[in-house]
Amino acid sequence: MPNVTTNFKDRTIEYAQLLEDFKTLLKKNNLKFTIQREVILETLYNSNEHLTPEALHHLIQKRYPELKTSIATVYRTLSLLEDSNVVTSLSFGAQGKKYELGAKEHHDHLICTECGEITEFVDEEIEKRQHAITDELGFKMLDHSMQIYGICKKCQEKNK
Amino acid sequence: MPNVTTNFKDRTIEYAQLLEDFKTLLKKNNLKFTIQREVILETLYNSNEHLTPEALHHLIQKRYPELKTSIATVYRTLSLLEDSNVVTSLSFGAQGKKYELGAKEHHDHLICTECGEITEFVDEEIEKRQHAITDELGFKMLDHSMQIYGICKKCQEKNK
DNA sequence: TTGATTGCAAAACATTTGCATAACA
DNA sequence: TGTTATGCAAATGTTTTGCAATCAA
Repeated sequence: MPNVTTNFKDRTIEYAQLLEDFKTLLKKNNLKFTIQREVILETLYNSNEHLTPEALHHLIQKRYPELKTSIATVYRTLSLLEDSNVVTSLSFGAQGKKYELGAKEHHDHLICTECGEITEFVDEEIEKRQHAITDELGFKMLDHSMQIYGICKKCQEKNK
Repeated sequence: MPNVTTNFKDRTIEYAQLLEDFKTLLKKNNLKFTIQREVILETLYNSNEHLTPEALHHLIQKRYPELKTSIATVYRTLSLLEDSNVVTSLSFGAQGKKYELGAKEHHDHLICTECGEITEFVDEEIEKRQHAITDELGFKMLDHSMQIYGICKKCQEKNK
């Protein structure tokens, strides 16, 4: 089977654009543009990772020690961003959620259970099958997520 | 595209067999067979649903009012069963996990965000693609899960 | 009898919320 | 100036843990 449809993705959107969109979004909803909100968006953008609210909060405290940003504000802003589809979250059971910028195209996740690294990919064939399945059942698909768990190449080599 | 590979699954394993396996498992690990552990396994088996620990606890209290089973024991037993691959869990973010018997064959999930109903399915084409993707990356797949979120047929009709 | 298991209550986390103060528009 | 947002601390909800009592082997 030739691999013609699987892509391992890179981010493409620029920060200036993202910030612009965010400001527009806030204005449209009569919300205010605050330094905390900007810092949260910016930190999320510059960390190419999936972050827990707590990890994000720590990062912000390290990067902007003079700014007192509370964990409550991080949670509130993440909810706001998620409701607006600016970020999406991945669930990991009782250990909570991890957030990532959702401005990228839709993608699924490969998760290494050893080092925690997350690789993103999109496979068109899988996307097509998902639509076929929901169509058949009369199910109105709103979203979907797929995770593949295992050991990444690096960790396999480390273990030898 | 003809649908030749998608199956909506039913359970096939028998309880007697499951119980037998569970007892063997306990013995092998020097663990004891208790009435609480049996009741948890049995309730999980007889409820064809994905249950939260709390829901499972409630069900048990209703079905066995004379037996005092604590929520702590439910959590402890679910961990034990999950570690032993007797049950698997589905994560729903901060709302915690739902557990189901994992003795059934592997399957994915269709989740209605309106009524919470979960439908299981397996699609061979998707399974094949998953293997193709991990093979290409040298990633050793241990497990995978896929969830499709949306509105089920019933809820769509209810909303009209 | 001995060691594992249980129930209970307290502890540990993650997340949310009320409220007075501070900051945007 | 008038809201909205923030930080703080308290509240909530879920899961885990310590410990004395109980139970299985």
